[in-house]
Amino acid sequence: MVRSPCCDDGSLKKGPWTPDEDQKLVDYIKRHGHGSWRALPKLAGLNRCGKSCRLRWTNYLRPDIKRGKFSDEEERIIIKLHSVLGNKWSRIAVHLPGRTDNEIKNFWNTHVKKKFLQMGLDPNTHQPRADLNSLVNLSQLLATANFSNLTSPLEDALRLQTDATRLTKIQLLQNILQIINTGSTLSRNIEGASHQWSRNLTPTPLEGFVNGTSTLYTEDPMLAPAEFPNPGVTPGSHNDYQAISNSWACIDGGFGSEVHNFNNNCSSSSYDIRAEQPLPALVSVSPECSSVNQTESKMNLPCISTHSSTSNIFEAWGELMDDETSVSYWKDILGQY
DNA sequence: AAGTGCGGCAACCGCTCTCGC
DNA sequence: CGCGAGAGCGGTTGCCGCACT
Repeated sequence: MVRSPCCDDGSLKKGPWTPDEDQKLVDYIKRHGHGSWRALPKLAGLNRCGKSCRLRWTNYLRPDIKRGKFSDEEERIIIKLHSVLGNKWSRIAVHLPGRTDNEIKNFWNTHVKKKFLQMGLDPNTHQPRADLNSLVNLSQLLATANFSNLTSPLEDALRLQTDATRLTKIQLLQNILQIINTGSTLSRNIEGASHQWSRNLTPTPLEGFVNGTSTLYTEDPMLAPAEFPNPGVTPGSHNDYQAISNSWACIDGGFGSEVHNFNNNCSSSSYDIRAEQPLPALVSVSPECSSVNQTESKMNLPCISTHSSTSNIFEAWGELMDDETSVSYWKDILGQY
C-alpha cells in the first residue's frame, strides 16, 4: 500500500523560509494558536504544507528557543541521556529546556559523535569499537591520557559508563556462578511469576558474587521490585538496567530522575520495558536475538545476552571472554569488590 | 581572486504512533 | 476491531558560509 505524502502538492513551496513567511506564521500562531497544522497554512496565507509550518515553528520560531552553543553541562546531560535513551532526541530534548530535538540531534551528529569516534568508541553503544583501528587509537589515547583527572563532559560520562559496563559483566558472571551452584537455570518461570528477584543481603558484594546471592544491584528497595512483573522482560536485562541506573543516579542526582521514573514504572504491572527501550545493549548481541525474537529485532531493541536461558548466558559469557580473555582484566574487576 | 573541501544546520522525507470514527 | 487522518519522530539531504590552497 502506497501512502500519499502529505506534501505532495507540487505547487507548495519548499526550501528555506523567507522572513516574510516567518512573520506570517508567527503572527498567525500568536493570534490563533496553531490548531490543526494541516489547515494552518491556508488560514495564515502561506503556500507551505502544514508539516513544514510545524517544523519551522517548533525548530526555529518558537519564542522559548535557546540559541547558541551548547554548554558543557548541556553536553554532559546529552551524553548521559543518550546512554540511557539512545537516539530518542525528543525525549532528550525534554531535559534541555529551550533546545529542540533537531538541534540536539545535529549537535550529537556533528560534535559528540566525532569525539566518540576519536576516542575509539562507538557512539551508538558508548562502548569501545571492535575494529582494530579504533582499538589502536584507543590504546594510544589510553597511553597518553591521565584518566584520574578527567574534566571534559564526554570523558566524565565515559568513565561512568565504563563502571556501569563492568557492573553488567559482573552480573553476568554472577548468573553463571549461580547456575553452577544450584544446577538450575537462571531462566525465570514467567508464567509462575513468583521468582524472588531481591535476594537476601550479604555482608559484601564479593561474597554474594561468589555464592550467587549478591545484592550488588538490589540494595535500594526502590530500584529493586521484589518480583519482576512483566512477562517477556528478562531478569538479566532488568539487572543490567539497574546497574546503569544505580551508577548514574548515584553520581548525578539531578539526572537520575529519568532513570528513577523508569524504575518506578517498571514496578507497575502494565509497564512494558520494550516500549521504553531504556538502554543500548551492554553486552554483545547474541545471534538468536535476530532470529528468535523478531519483534525485538525489528524494533532495534536491546537484546541482551543474559536472556532467560542458561545457554544464552553461557553464550554471552563466551562472547565476553572473546572480548576480554585477560585474567588480569577479571582480577582487576574482582579486586574492586 | 577563484576554486575546492568541509562542517554546521535548517529543512525535508518517510515511517510510526495516536486518536477518533 | 479496522481504517484513515493528523501529528510526531528520527534519519537524511542539501544549502550556505568559512577556511584553506
